[in-house]
Amino acid sequence: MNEVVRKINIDNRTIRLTKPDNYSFAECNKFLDRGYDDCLYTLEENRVLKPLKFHGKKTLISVSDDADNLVVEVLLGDLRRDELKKVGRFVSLWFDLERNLKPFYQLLNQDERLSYMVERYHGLRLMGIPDLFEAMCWCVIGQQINLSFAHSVKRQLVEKYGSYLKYEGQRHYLFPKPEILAGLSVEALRELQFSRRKAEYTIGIARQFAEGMLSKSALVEMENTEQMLSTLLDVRGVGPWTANYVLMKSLQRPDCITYGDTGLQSSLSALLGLDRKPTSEEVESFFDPFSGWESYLNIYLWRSLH
DNA sequence: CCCCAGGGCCATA
DNA sequence: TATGGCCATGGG
Repeated sequence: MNEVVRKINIDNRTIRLTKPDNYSFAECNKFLDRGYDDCLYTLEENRVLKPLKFHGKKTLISVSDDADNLVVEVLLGDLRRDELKKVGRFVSLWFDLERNLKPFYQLLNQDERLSYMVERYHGLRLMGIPDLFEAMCWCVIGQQINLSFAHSVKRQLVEKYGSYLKYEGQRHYLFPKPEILAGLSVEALRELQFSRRKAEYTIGIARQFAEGMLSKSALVEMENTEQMLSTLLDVRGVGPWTANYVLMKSLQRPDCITYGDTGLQSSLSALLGLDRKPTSEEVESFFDPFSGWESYLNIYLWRSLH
């Protein structure tokens, strides 16, 4: 699926990615603009700014759209043509442009409890976190705490240990490198309101990345989601929720369910008319008709919460 | 002051 | 194998 790179049109510092069918820039941006203080991108009127790094070279991009394209502009950094292609590839992953949603919408239409989603959330895609290390740290931070506090902890971490680019007087932060976090003490992270456990998990994960024990490229090589899950579950601090979340958001795996997720559970309780959390069997059977589209059902159920 | 947030580890039986 | 306590803190 991700082998195919979208048709892109590179013109100096501008990259145009043709919009796929069933795509809505506004719906995707609504996800980015849920009212949380995210430090890794900046929303403006009609565009999103994000800093990126490609083997040591930093750049700042803006993403907006016109009638037919996502329009990516390079605001900072001199990039060669092949590097511009990588920028296009990043945005394509970030907005999940390569996926054909038609089969998913056909499945939604077959369930009268869900068919309303096809129109109401039309064109919403799985907004990714392409950096696996960042995705895993974000999961650890977010475990069992409310999202606004999680964002506050992430910001403290990023502002203290990340790097940044300056553009029009504003700082645009990049997530800290594994090598930096790998060398920290538990106490250093506790100062940033990490719990002791989460500090240990984060440092442990950073060490595995720094030493090459864990990498996105190694996971991508694997045959199926099952193998990737079992690799991730061996990491301390990674349980079923984190492993599935990461595979969905960072590797674009289509068949993941964030078991244990409170948002997922409450949306299913409402749909099934329960006054309690659904059991894991009830979750399984609900997802059963959506084989190969579990990740998308998962994010559309999240979307239905607000 | 209570409960619970986009969980997971660890001690106990 | 299963169950319950614990963690950090802010918001409802």
